[in-house]
Amino acid sequence: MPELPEVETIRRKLEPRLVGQRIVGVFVPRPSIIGCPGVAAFRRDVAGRSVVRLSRRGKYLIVELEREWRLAFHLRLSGHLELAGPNEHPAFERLRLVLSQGMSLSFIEPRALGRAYLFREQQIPDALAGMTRMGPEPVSPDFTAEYLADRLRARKASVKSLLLDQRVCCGVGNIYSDEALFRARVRPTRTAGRLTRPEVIRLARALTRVLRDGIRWCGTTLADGRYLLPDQARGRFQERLAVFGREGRPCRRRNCPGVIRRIRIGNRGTRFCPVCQR
DNA sequence: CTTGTGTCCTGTAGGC
DNA sequence: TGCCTACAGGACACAA
Repeated sequence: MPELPEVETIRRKLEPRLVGQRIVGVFVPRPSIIGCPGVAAFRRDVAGRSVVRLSRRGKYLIVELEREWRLAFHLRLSGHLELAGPNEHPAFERLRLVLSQGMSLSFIEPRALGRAYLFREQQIPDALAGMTRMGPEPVSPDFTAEYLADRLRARKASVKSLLLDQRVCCGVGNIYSDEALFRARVRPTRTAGRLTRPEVIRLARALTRVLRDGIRWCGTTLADGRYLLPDQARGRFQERLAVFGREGRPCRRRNCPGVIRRIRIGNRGTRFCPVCQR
C-alpha cells in the first residue's frame, strides 16, 4: 500500500523525468478514476500544461503545473505510476497522460479506488478537503513528541487507530503504523490517552525513523507486487519489516521469545509482538 | 467532538 | 476443475 515512503520515492524518481514536459494527450480508460472535476473538464484543463515540479502532502502526490494548476494523485491500496513508452499499455491502466517527449505517465490501479484530482492552488475542491485538514508531516521538524502527546491526550481510541488518522499523522498507513509501534515497544491496542510520557516520546521518534528508513529503502513492495517504482523496480523495505506480514514468525528483537500475532483493530489487520510490545 | 461501522473496488486465496 | 465467498484496506459518510 503506498504510504508516505512509497509516495515520496515515486515523487523523487518521477520529478526529474517530468519537469519541463508538457501534457499533450489525455486518455481516461476508467472515468471513475477522476476525482474532480468531471472527466470532460479534466481532459480539457490538463491538456497543454507543463510540469513545474512535484511535491507531496501525506499520501498525495502533487504534480504542480503552470499557473497554479495542480494534479494530485492518491494511490490508495494498489495504485502506482509508471512511465510507459508509446506502445506500452500496462494492465489496469486507468489514466494515461501523454508527455511532450513521447513517454506517457500511466496511472495503474487494479482496484480502481485511487483517484486523480485537477484543481487550482487557491481553490481546493471539496473532494480534497481531507488534504487541508492533515496534520504535520511525520518526517518534518514540526512533528515532535509534544505535538503527538497533545493529539493523543484524553483520546479513548486505540493508539493504532490514531496513527492511521491523517489529521494526526499524515502519510501513515497500515504497514508503517505497525512497524512504528513495534519499534516503540507499544502494543497497538493501547488506549491512546493512556500512553506514558516515555512511550509517546519513543513512538514519535519511531514513527519519524521508520518512515525515513522506508524512504531510504525506496518503500515496501509486497509479495503480490503491489507498489512499484515508476520504472517498475521494487522497493526493498519489505526485507526489513519487523511485524507486517510476519504473523506466526519469531520476533526480530534480540533475545525476545515472542511470536508475531495478528489481530483486528477497527477492521484493519494489525501485527505485533505480544512479548515485547506492552 | 469522538468513536465505531459500512461502503467503495477488484484480484486473489480458500473452501467445497 | 470451477464456482462462490470472504478478504485486503484508505478515506469518507454516517450513526450513536
